[in-house]
Amino acid sequence: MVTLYDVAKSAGVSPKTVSRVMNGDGPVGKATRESVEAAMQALGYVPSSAARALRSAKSGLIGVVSGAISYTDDNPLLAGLPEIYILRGIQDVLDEKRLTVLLTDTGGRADAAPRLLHTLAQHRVDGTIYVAPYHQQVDLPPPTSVAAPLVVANGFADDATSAVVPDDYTGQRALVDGLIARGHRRIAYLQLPHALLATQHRTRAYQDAHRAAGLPLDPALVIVADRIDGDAEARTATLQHAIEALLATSPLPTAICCGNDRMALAVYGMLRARGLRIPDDISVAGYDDYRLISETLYPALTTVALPYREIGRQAARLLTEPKAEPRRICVPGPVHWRESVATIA
Amino acid sequence: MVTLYDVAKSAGVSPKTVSRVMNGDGPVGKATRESVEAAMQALGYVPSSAARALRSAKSGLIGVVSGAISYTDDNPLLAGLPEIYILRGIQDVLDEKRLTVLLTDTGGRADAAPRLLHTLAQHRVDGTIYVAPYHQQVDLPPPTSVAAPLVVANGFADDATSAVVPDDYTGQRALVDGLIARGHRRIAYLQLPHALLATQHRTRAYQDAHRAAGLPLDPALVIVADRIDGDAEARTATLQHAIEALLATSPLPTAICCGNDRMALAVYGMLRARGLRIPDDISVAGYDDYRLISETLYPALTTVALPYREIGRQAARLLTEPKAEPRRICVPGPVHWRESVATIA
DNA sequence: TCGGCTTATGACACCGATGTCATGACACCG
DNA sequence: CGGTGTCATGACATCGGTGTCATAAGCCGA
Repeated sequence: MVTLYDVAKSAGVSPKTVSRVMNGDGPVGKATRESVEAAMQALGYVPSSAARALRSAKSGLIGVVSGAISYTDDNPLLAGLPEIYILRGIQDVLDEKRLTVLLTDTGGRADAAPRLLHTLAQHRVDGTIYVAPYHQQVDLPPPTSVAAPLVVANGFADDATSAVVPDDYTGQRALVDGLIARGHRRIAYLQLPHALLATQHRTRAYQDAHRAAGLPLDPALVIVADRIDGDAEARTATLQHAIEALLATSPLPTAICCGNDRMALAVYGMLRARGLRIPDDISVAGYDDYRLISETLYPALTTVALPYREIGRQAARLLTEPKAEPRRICVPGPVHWRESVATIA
Repeated sequence: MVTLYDVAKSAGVSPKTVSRVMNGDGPVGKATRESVEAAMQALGYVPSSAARALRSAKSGLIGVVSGAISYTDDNPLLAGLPEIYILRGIQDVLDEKRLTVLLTDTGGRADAAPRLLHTLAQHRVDGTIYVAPYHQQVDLPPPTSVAAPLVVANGFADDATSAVVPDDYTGQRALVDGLIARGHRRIAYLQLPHALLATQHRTRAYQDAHRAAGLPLDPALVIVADRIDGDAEARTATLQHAIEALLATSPLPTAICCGNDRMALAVYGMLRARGLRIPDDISVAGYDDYRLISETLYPALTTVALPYREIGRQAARLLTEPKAEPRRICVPGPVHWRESVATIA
């Protein structure tokens, strides 16, 4: 490997001068600079960040702990994509700051985190972003000797740890407000399991929207329609029952809010199997703006975007532009109104 | 930061002995080992991989160059998930070998690759995996001074570079063979754009399957039904035309193979809008086994799995268990037969 | 009993950068 | 003309580990 010493020798200067050329600290004569740059070019010199990190205690690495990649396989409730977008957002910011992502994966087991943080510590990351698979409170291992700052994305830990989470309340509220504004009065809500924080926030938003509009809340219209455990078949059955219960109410709801786009996709099929047209007979909305589904479905699906990329960006900024005190940021996502929702005259 | 010297002092031994305890080279007395381990524990010592890398020229890092994360947004033809699964496969193997992924992203622009490889070189990665967004030939920058071995996953470069690609031919062939075995005689094929290598391989497989069964090839049944450029609307229109053309043939096809699951999803909607039942009136198959779609669709979609995770594994193995000569590995994926395909009596 | 071998350990240089301090050459100012 | 900055550059120590070699103790067989 070509080292800085080789460059120095080739350019006929001292190693320190080469260092100055690279880092721009200290003054360097024009002629010297040019000969050094020529030598670097000619030799194909690539500086060693290991050596640099050793001396300067800055690795230029940001550790990311994620379960995304694993969850895609194992936990069908989670699409896996969220963390991908979050990762993209992180990279957006880190690219500008010339930092590189050191990626570690929990393999779906949260108890792998201590090991991963230890690995990151070995590499002396300048900071760590812990990406939660979905909006939740996460248990972090005690901040042992790992002094590097830590931010949680898509979840939160404790008051001492900065975090960035999606604003589930605002998203669902905007959706239901919009449905009401479009003339809907009986709006069903097929919830994800209550265990999810997102469900709690969104349910509150659903209720508040009704109250704000002076509409009654019919408990028959709010049904849990998915489950965390169980295979695809069991989950389909759960949804099936929910739809049947819904279609047994009277008068029928004019709109159905689904816990996510995946559920909306299944709902399309089930409603059609019963001869209902979307949106003529009944409107359908999702959540996530999982574009692969929302844009491809016919008619295209109205849904609330989850601002994952922005969550990643915010998390990276929080980490690299350290403020005095820990912060918690709530990022709202817009509603994408598409053809699956009709306006009632 | 606690260093190895602190541990040595605390345990009353020389630094080298601490090193030996950690790495297991050279003999260490039982009592000595225990006191060193106790000291490491007590002080919360975390070795510096920078220092280690500097001395031993092994960083314990594997660089990954990917466009996945970006493509998810920009190129709607690609789901973005492929690289996620590939990444997961890579991690499967690297975890065992105690290697860590240094992740860099092209941001969707292939010309970013040289810069990324330079970054990886700075970190002295022990090897690099270049993940192509879809099965294609990629242009790699000249292997300058970056001597670390390189493997391409989900694509290939030149004969001097090891690569792992999906076996598109075998997958499509198994699907069409299976359809024929189930009594289908008029099988339509809605292709992805011809520019994709996958399309070329799969088309050949479609044709070979017909020839092998002694079935005629009707050109009216093979239609390009997607496009690389254009927005969601334009792509829907392209598909719409293809479906119309298909339904104008006589006799009607009894099965439709779609270029991917996303297309199949749209096809479901279009066929139903025309009053056709799946699979009673017509069978539908996809490609990718994008489970979010294939398992959620009603009826569940028959599709060919793309073995992304295995591709990642193979690539990582190729990289970390270096063979003498470069290799190209072709990984087949199984057909998942689900309810969207009927057997014709 | 002594040479030779193994085991356990330490001294020291070195990997490739950068921080600190020193030095020589000018330019400027009074 | 001497004092004092600024500019350009180099010498040298240092970051935290590991490779090499030396050394001392213990054990064995001849």
